[in-house]
Amino acid sequence: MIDTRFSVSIQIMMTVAHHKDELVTSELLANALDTNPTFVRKMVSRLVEADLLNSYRGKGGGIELARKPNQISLNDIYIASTNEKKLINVHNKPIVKTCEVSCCIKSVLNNLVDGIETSTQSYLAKKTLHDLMKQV
Amino acid sequence: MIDTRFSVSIQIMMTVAHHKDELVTSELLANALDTNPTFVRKMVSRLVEADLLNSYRGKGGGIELARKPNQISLNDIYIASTNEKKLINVHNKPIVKTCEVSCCIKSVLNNLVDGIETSTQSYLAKKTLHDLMKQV
DNA sequence: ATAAATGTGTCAATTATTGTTACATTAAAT
DNA sequence: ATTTAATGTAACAATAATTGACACATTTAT
Repeated sequence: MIDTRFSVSIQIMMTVAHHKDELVTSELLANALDTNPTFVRKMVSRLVEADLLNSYRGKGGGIELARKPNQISLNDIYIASTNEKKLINVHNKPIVKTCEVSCCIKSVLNNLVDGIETSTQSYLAKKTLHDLMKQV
Repeated sequence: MIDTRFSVSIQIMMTVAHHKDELVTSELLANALDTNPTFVRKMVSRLVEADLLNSYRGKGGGIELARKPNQISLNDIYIASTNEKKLINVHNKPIVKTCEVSCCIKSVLNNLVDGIETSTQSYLAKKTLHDLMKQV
């Protein structure tokens, strides 16, 4: 099953941003995303923890942006939503000691994965939620 | 289940490169990768189709590089191994017509995904199999 | 108290990847 | 020609990560 958490998080952030100056509920977000409130809240709780959203419990509660859209980079959202998961996965096969390539493959792949992450994150860091909202 | 095809393809290419001037069998590769020959052959057949490997059937057959290591970029391997799959997946939720964000989210996400792909591919295009072999 | 919201744990459902088996095809060697 | 040893591939099973669903605790305004 493919991972769409970054996409879902982007849409959550954009929808909250679109409802400027009001609190939105996880039920509203779940309707807009054709999913269920529990899943939304799990995503939202990561974004809250990353200080991108504020959430308020109890009657009249809901969710709002924690910062202005131009102060929220897409890399902030990426980091919060994927939680350590990398774009490219290094396999976890055991090392075959008789194979010189197998013996060094982990470090080769880890270097490569780190490079891709750094490259992508610097790309995402240049774009903000505000940039995306201009497309609405 | 996580996708490790790019990592596996890198290791296949490196292992074939390491056995310079000889043909390697899918069984040898399967041992080095702690997997089975059929899975290896599925990966190899994509790399053959992309003109990165040559394969020879029949007794005495096997696999060799189709080009010199410095003529094979990591982007070539990436393109061949992932086959249209993107680093970031756009979700496939239905559009909710009453939500302005939902109505434009697909184009916003597709733009973003394209940007990430382009950025990453240009990063990978600068590195070659030869660069990786220096780390063995 | 009640109502309405988030927070979270658990388990089921879905689905993409990986593994397995079987067999067709090919080509060298005897 | 037959045998042997290799790739190619189709079909199906097993595994595991993501998503969905449900229950219930917690919080807060009315």
